[in-house]
Amino acid sequence: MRARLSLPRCLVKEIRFKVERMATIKDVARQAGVSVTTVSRVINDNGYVAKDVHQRVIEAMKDLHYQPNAIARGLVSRRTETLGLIVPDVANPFFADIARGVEDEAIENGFTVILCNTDWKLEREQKYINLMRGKWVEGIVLVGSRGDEKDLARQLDGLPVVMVDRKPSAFRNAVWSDNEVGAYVATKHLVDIGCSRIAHISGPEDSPSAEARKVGFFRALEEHAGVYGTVLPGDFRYSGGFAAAEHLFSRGVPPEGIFSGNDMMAVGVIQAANRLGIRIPEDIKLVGYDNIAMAEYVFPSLTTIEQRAYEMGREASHILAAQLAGEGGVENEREYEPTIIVRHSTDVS
Amino acid sequence: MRARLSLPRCLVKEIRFKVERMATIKDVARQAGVSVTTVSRVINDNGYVAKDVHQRVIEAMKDLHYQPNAIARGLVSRRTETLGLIVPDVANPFFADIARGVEDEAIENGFTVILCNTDWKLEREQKYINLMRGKWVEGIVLVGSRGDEKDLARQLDGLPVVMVDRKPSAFRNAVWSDNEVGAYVATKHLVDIGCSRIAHISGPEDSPSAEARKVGFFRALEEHAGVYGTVLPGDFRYSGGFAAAEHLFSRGVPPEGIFSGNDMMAVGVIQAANRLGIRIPEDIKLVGYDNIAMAEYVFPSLTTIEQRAYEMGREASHILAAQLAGEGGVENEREYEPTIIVRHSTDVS
DNA sequence: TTGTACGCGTTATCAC
DNA sequence: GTGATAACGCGTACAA
Repeated sequence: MRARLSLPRCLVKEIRFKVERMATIKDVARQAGVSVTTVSRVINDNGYVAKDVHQRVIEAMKDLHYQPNAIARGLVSRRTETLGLIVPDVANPFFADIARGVEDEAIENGFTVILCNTDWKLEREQKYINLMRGKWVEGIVLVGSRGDEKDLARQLDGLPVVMVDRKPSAFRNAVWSDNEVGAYVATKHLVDIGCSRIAHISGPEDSPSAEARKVGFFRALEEHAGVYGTVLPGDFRYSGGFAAAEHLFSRGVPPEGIFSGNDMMAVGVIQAANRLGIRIPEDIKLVGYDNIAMAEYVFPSLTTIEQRAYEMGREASHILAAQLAGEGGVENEREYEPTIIVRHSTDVS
Repeated sequence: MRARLSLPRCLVKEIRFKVERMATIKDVARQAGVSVTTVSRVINDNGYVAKDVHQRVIEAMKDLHYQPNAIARGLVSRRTETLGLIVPDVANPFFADIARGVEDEAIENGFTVILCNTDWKLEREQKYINLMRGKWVEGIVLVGSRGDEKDLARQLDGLPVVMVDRKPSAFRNAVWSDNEVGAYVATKHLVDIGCSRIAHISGPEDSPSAEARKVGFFRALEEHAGVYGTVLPGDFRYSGGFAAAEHLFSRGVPPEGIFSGNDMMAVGVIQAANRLGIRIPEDIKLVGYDNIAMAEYVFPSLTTIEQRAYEMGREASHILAAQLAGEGGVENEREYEPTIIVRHSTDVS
């Protein structure tokens, strides 16, 4: 609940009045001794306005610290110059990088970005989409959504979206990398270096990318007779990786290799291994997913699958901006090839 | 330049018309056979509305997927329920944590957040403040600003702000930790474990927190005769730390200890040390600042100064929300005590 | 209990 | 060249 709602109405009003009113176009017009139309003309640089009048208006605007009201402007133009960005968790470096990419590109195209975190919760995703629709965002960059496509489409109701990190089908706009292929490559790498018992720590249930990675994991296993696999549930966070690893290390037969659903969990695995005196890569090999900046700096440095988060975010934002500008011939889909970065966590002794 | 501006006007219009018009309060009123006032009443749950009329309106709203237009609403209520968040770089974990905290608290208080990255550039900070003012954000959380306070105050012009990570003076709203004390503690720790030549890699010029850390560094040195210090310019990013360390290690007399202005640069130092075969902590001790999640997982794990980024963000957002709600007795300032977290990068052999 | 009419700040369409 | 004025979608006195 918003605290302010509980205040007596009269009080709210009083407070509101305390907020300094920003100068409006009317104030500028009065100050400059012209009509609002003329002011609007110099603001938007259209129509004819005499040199000296122009000058007077400019000065009035400066005097009053005038800033055009984007709200009122949006009301008439039906354009808010705002994009929505929905991510599972900005505190997660992978999504933070995407967010940064989205934002950079948005600003360059004259848009501003509203950010929301879902913690992978579908209900929050829906809530935020509605919130953003109400605020008339012109488009949404939706990252790592796990929602049903039909529900989503109905809810979006014509609002342009770019899906990030999810293989597109119903949606024409998408930026993604093939998580199944990435997972396959990761798992195959473990097989190739000699692991015959491999565990996979998966992402949150119903996350499409987590699901795809699981599928890729199994596909790699199926192609290699004599290699055994198992899956443990994770949550794409440190803690999940840590817990899964603890569970894994306390069982009878520990695996020879672990494919973690993402880098964050892999770092949790490393920590758990350290605590339990298990050496990586000597005792167990480890592969992550995402190639977050951290992957290079942990010990041992982490073999992982490159995702190019910043570029993906940037591209998503670009697609949206181009589409909103009505540019034809813009690629609406872009797939990024997942590539493996081999580091010390899979060194063969 | 926005691409869309270059399009012929007629075309823009045509495109705009393609966007599906959302149902308005009028549509709902017509559908339900009542006036807009009545609809407004059921939306905002005020005034008296007959039971059956209420029901009809509710159904009409559902039928039309009606979503109240926050833009129009904001125009009349003068409240946009939007907060601005300006950070140097969300891709930096420290700021990402702050951002997450700000966002969580904002949503809980009914606000939505607009995010902008400055890369520590003053001109961008100013640009974004204006942008946000134009969008009528109700308040701004300004993180790590380096701007002159008077300029800032003039630019803000009465718009509520909470400064984060900057010692307050002109601004009544602030959440910060004492960077000078933190730096002092960090440096003193290096002295205490026996370093007599200590280098400090500082943050970007004009960053108040970077400046304060430099001051704390020197204060610690002054208190200890026979301890020599030097300062190298950094930028609060990996690369800056890496470059500074390379320079440091190639000089005649390398330091015995390094106090890095933040953890990101410290990680860069570790990487540079690895490349050059210099061992931490055996050859050189290292202390960072921020205690980002990563600090625990790098090798060697990093001794650093705890900052509690998430809590600070959350608190900043809370102060803003409370102030906007007009609640009295709300603490407007909150200082967080910097504490040292000792890990392996300062192990004494 | 319900409806009419005005205003929020701006842009677009006419007149002058 | 310039100025009224009608929208945009909604909240809200005030009237009915």
